[in-house]
Amino acid sequence: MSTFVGPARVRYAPSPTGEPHIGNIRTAIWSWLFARHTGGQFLVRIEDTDQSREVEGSVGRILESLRWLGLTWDEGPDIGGPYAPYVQSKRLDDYHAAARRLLDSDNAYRCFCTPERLDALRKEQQAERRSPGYDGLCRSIPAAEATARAASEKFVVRFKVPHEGSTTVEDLLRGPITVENRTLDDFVILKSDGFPTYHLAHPVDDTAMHITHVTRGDEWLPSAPRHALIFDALGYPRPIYVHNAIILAPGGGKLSKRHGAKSVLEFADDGYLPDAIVNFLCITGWGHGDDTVLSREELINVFDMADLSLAPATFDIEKLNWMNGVYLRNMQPEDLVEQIAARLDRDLPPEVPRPLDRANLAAIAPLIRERIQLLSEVLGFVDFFYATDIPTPPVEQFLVKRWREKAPEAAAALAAAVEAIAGAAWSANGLEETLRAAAAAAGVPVGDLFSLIRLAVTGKAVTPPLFESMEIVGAEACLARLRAAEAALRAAS
RNA sequence: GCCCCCAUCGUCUAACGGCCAGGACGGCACCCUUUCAAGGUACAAACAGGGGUUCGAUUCCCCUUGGGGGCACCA
Repeated sequence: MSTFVGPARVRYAPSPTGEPHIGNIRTAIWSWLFARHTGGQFLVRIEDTDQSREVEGSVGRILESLRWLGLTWDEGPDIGGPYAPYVQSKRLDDYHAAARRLLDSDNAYRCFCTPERLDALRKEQQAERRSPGYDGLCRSIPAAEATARAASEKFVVRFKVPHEGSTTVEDLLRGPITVENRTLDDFVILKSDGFPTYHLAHPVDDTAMHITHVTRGDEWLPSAPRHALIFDALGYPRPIYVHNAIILAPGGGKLSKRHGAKSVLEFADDGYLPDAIVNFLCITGWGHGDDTVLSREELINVFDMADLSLAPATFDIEKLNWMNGVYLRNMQPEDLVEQIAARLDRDLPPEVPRPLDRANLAAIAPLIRERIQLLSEVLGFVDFFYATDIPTPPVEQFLVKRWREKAPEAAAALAAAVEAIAGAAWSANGLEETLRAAAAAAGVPVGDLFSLIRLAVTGKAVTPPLFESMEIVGAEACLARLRAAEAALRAAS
């Protein structure tokens, strides 16, 4: 439904203050899809104009997150591009030049107010229940005097917001947003340390990099008019703004660590698939008819920035989990084996010899693929395949339902099972056939017999299909475990 | 306090004035079944409230309520 037809240039511009979290990265996903949809470019730019907040290693983690998700970028801090550098701390000259122009055109002025004064001012305003904001004290300092003082005093540069009139910003999703200029104060554009604030860096860089669509969280909406004012004062054409709603925590309120505001890389650790994350995040806050499961290619085809939802969406972890399961089930068998292998390689205890046997995993994978939603659940389903010794579970675990208080009968049932399968051909089909017959002969419902066997062989009540599992475990181990269980039950009689 | 944004099932959404408001997750019931899943079928579940505009409003406008966000030498 978009009217935009040309190639879009969009950017993901994170601050290196940590790892991208799930809400933040959704904007990147949408931007990336939009770039690919329009045949344009997706770039990464690091916004490190606040040295004090910088976190060591963030840039690496940010790029790693994008890489893991498969969000390829065409220009960025690591690969450069026609408008390099893509790191704001390396573009200070550009910001200074812009500030200079704004100063010269009387759209900005130097402010010598100390942090102490600003602090006191704010407290006073709050006490009097007035809107906080700079009072414009330095606005009236004559230019010549300001220039002179600048040689020896610390100062910031503030934008001179017109006292009259209003400013209207066009948002792709909501149309015109108008704000009265008197509600805006003279905001800082250049800090005393010589670094720009976001308000200046954004117009300068997005213009220099020819960004067509500025995508960002809607917490920026209230300050969008400030940016428009700067674009205009600098004579820059304004970009198309796309302010998107944020993701909420399940109970409402901001998404926090408690509710899954985990970093992208943590989701990777938890066993989520990049495709599932991309698909899920894309459809939270956006929808496409009756479809929910959409491949990357389909998303690129049908995604349009103009269709984003305006209302904040709640993070639905249940749906994400379900979707991850869908992707696991739809995966090519050999790919699934590799995923499982990689997972077990790190989750299985060190005693298990590496590399893991791929043929063995190829037999196991189909048994668990319908049973897992997350790769992290794999271990719990397959660990018994790798254990050399499975201790017999406590007899109480056997003596449930039909077998409650019936240890001798349970022991007898196991004995009959052992007798039936010992020495027989060891295949899943053969085992099933034989054991069904054994259950019938003993007058025991198959389910009741099978659960005894399951517990004895795997040590668990919930497992992959029993006979296939027994085939993989092997005759020797199975028979030994069955006999051990039988003995334990007899001892308990 | 001032300013901005938003509002369809519990959750994510479809609908772009006009069929019984559709789909997905989750829920419930049944089927399948050696456990657990997966799969199949059925059911319950929403237009926040009040005014307008219109032949007709979920859809357009206003108000109320509710939710979110902003008002730094942070982004």
